[in-house]
Formats: sequence, C-alpha cells, structure tokens
Amino acid sequence: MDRRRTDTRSRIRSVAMELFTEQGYDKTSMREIAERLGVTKAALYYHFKTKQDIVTDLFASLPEGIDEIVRWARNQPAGAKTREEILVRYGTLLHEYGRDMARFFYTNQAAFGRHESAFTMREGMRLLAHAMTTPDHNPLDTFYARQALLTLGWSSAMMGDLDLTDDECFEASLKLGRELLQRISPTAGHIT
Amino acid sequence: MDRRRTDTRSRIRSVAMELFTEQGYDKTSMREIAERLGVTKAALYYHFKTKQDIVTDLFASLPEGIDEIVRWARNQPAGAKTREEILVRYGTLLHEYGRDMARFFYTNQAAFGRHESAFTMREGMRLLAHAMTTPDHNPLDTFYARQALLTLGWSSAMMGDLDLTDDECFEASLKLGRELLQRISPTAGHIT
DNA sequence: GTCTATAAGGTGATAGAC
DNA sequence: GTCTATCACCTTATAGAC
Repeated sequence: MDRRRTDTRSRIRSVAMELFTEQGYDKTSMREIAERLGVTKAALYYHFKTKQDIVTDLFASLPEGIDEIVRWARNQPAGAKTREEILVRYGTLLHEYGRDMARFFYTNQAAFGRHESAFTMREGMRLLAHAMTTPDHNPLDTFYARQALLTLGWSSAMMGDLDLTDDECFEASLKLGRELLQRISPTAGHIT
Repeated sequence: MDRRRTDTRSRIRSVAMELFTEQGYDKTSMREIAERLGVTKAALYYHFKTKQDIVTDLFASLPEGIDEIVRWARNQPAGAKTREEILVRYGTLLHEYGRDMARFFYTNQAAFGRHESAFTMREGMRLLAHAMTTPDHNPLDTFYARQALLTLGWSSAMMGDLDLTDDECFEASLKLGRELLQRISPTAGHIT
C-alpha cells in the first residue's frame, strides 16, 4: 500500500510549523526539524528542495485565496458595500487558517522580506487595500482600509493569551474593522 | 580632545539600524555591518559586547518610556479619560522615535521572541492594554485596548509607502485608536 | 524513502599584537 | 581603538550507498 506515501511529508509539515511558530523561521534549522522528527536532515531534503519550500507549501492556498478575492472584487461595483465584503472575505480566509498561521506570518515578516516568490502578508494586505480604494486610491482612504485589514490579522496573532475563543476574536475584530471602514469618504469608489 | 570618542560607536549604531530595518535583524551579520562601515568585526566587538547589545542600546529609552506611562497611569483614576491619555502618550512615544523604529520592531518580532532581557513591542503593548483595563481586565475590553494601541504602531510601520507625512499618519491613527476605545464598556474602570 | 558522509561556507565571538 | 588571525560551531544543501 502506498496509503502512507505522504505520511512523512505531512509529519515534516506539522513539526516545521510547530517549530517555526515556537521560535521563529530564522532561528529554526533543518537539523532541529529532523531531530524532533527522528529522521535525518537528508530525509527532509528528499521531500522539500529547500527550507523556504516548506513554508511555501504550508501556505500555498493563502496567496491563492487573496488572489481570488482580488479577482472577485474586480467584477464588483466600487463602493462601500464591496469594501466591506472584501474585509469579511479576508477575515474569513484568515479565520479558517487559524491562529497559528496568523501568528507565524506576523512574527516572521523579516524572514520573507525581499525574496523572489515568497508570499508576505504585508503584500496581500496591500493588494486588498488597493482593491478597496478603487479607483481613486486616496492615501488617507488607503490608510483606513489597511488599518481595517490589519485589525483582522492581529486579532488572531496577538490575542492568543486572552480568554476569548477564536470565534469571539474574529467577530470582535470584524466589528472593529467595519467601524474603521466608515472613515473612508462615502463618495469614494463612486462615479460622480 | 575626546569629542570624537563616541564617533565610531554612533556610526555603528546608525549603520546597524539601517541594515536591520533593511533586511531584518537575523539576516544581518556583524561582518556585514563592519564591511559597510569600513572596519573589522573585531572593532564592533570593542564597542558592543554582543549583537543583541546593539539593539538594546538603540532602543534603551523605549522600555523606559513605556514604564513611565505605566507608572503615571497607576496614579490616575481608572476610566475612559485615563485610557485615552495612555493611548495618546503611547502614540507620541512611538511618533517621536519615528518610522524606522516601529518598522524595525514590528518586522523583527521573531528575533526577540523568547529572550531574557530583550524588550519587545508586544510586551509593551500588553502592559499598556492591561493598565487601560484596570481593574477588571475584561477580556473583550483588553482586546479593544490592544487593537487601539496596535493601530498606532502600524501607522508608522506599514504605511511608509503612502503619500502621507509622519504627522498625518500619526493623527489619523490616533483618531482611529480613540474610536476603537469607545467600544470599551463605559462603566469599565469605575467603582460601581 | 531514508541513510551516512561531506561539501562549502557562514556565524558570533575572542586573543593578542600594534 | 582598531587590527589580523583564528576558534568552535552552525548552516543549507548534495552525492551516493542501501
């Protein structure tokens, strides 16, 4: 049977995720991952060509999710309603991934700073804020849009120690995000 | 004259700051700092015992600033007015340091994760949110307080590319922060 | 798929001369 | 204060046997 063909691969994924969130991407070595797993470094390199590839694999569907929102938004009329829907979709996307993901990305920004294909939350957030302020992209409006989106990201990343469930955090930050969007000029995104 | 006694030391500080914000703390090596400065690594170690010491030195007055706010808050009556004043003081503290500092701390969280004396923005933010929700520390109120404080941090850290001055960012995020604080139960912090 | 062994080079940090 | 030289160790990644 090859039912277990991908077993080691997925064990690598989960151990790596564990260590990355625990101590950071840069501070976690392939040796460490291999040791906790009880295999050798070389075994890791059979499954993943590089260290970065593990991360890319872990969050493959995240840039896809962002991209999907952007594409969806393109076919919508610009305005407050679309802005809010983008916010909700972004929040839902992060919420589905869970707290570990958000914490991982928000704490390890430096690790994926200026690298070729590496996806960053910063980039995703900026893309969505851009879509939310179509077509004028007023700087102050963009500022508000970004802050609203960041509220969603941080809600999972920095509030883990509070006595609130994931769902409660999600809902609370969605409320805050919506409120921040109200600051955007009501005429933005409308043909005048 | 020993007027220039600290010249190299301060040049190290500014070059290190430059590289740290540019490419992250972990990805910047002592060799790199030394090279850009035109000195040897050993010279660096004359001025700073460790790499971490450079960072600690760069932001020495930041934990002091936070601490001062916390101490001030202890002598104030709990309630909405004190909460708002904490927010303003925190914002002003960050604003005075400038964008580079905020960007540095918000992007390099992983580098100072679980380390002895290393100050983290996360920790400072949590202390202040705790002070803002005295004495009951209701989880949802703490959530709102943290989000309000984070708004201030992000304004300098993630908005650098927008066509807004530092002052404009500061004022805009202060407005947002104040608004978020309104969510905190009006009775919080008052003797009932 | 996983192993041993090793390449090739980088890291923070120190000793001791000048 | 700054240098050269070096230590001890770690890193990512690969070749080739099993």
